[in-house]
Amino acid sequence: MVKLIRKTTAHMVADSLRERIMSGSLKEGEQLKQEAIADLLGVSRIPVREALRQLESEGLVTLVSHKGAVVTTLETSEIVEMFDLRIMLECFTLKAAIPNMSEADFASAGAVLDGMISDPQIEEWGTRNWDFHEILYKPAGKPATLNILRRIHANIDRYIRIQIALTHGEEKAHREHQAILAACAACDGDTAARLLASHIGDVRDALLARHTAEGKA
Amino acid sequence: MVKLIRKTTAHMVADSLRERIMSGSLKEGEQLKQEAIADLLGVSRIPVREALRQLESEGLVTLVSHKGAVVTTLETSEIVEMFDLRIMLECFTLKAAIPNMSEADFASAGAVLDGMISDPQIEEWGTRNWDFHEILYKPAGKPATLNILRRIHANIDRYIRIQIALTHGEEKAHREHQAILAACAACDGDTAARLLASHIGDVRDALLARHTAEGKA
DNA sequence: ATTTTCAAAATTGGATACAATATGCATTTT
DNA sequence: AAAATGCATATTGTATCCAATTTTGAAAAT
Repeated sequence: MVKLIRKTTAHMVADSLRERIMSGSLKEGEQLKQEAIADLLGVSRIPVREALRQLESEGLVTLVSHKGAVVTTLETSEIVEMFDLRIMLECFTLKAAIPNMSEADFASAGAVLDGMISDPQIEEWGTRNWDFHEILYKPAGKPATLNILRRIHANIDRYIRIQIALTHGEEKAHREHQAILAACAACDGDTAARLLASHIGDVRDALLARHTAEGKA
Repeated sequence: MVKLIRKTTAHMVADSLRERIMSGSLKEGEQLKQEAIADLLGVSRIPVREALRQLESEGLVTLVSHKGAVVTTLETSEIVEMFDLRIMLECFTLKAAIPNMSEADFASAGAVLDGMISDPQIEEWGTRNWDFHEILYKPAGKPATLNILRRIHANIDRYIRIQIALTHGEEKAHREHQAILAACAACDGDTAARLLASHIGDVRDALLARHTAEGKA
């Protein structure tokens, strides 16, 4: 028997908005009017409001009573902070995962990498990038940590995409992904963690340099 | 002019439910019926639903479509995982905070400790315990990290309270708090972090031992 | 020209009403 | 008796309606 998951309208609205915020289709600071969203998706405002509240908890939108919702704007320092959290948590999680990795994990991670290089769409790139990372962390058996990482990623993915797109960083990222995967396959946790740290840290540094040059907060 | 914050009903409902979940007044696995909550608080179901969605994002309740909400039950392994996350993140944050601490921080941290010992109510103890910790982390200037820590704490606070109550751990915790504060005042980050790690780790170990003895998952 | 005032419009917040789904129990069927 | 069916009830999900608040813009005052 197939257990079919009955998605609620509020869920679909949340997914739709989240996808558009993470992809950058909805830009930071942009106002989210309940009725406009409701009309656009053909639903009433009730599920929209529930979705907005959920997205607020996820950090993607900022709600102010009686004023409305806007796409959250992160300061550069907060983005950097989240990159640093990623380095700490993902290196730790990766090390814990490596001893539990199976051939199936290597295979699916490799398949995601192949898909990223063969189908170079920047919209897909963001989600696939995270898919790759998550495949490597799942064997650690740390669901709470993975939840936190997902949330962090949801908040900074749009900034990563911009950075990768501006610097054409796909090739560099791809080489680093392959190196990380190779180290995992070789059961070399220290190397994998070191590579991962610079993989994340390099994007952070480039983004920080650009924001500083642009005079952002 | 005082900028008075207009709290929305949904906010109040969320605060009320969160407080009752964290304090243990609502126990894990307990069903949360929208109408019952709405009647109890004298509001309609709409703000209750929004509050439940927010609490779901915070991890405190679990929603299933068309079935309803229950207070989230954490497995022991997840609780342990969150304690380990706390050790990693709080030690890191404390070290970053110590160079920025002021006399005012030491004073308010000390005041919270005094309050905890002079007014030994276990309900108050939980929130004050976290107040103390948060005062020490705030000077680090890491709001995203602090948000994550708040969320983790919201999830495991009820288990900490039970553990402290069962083992009469208030005195031990108090001594450890004082030692941590002293190390902070001495600008000794390594010692402070070491003390903090065992302060958190000891509760984790005791809780794990008890759960293992009780045959919990 | 600039600022202030104030009323109309737009928007959000909340309550009621209705629809969809799940649950429990009695009845039927084998 | 056990399982299956179907109806009644309870509960959740969504839409519509009304109230409260904010925003806007035009008129008035300085």
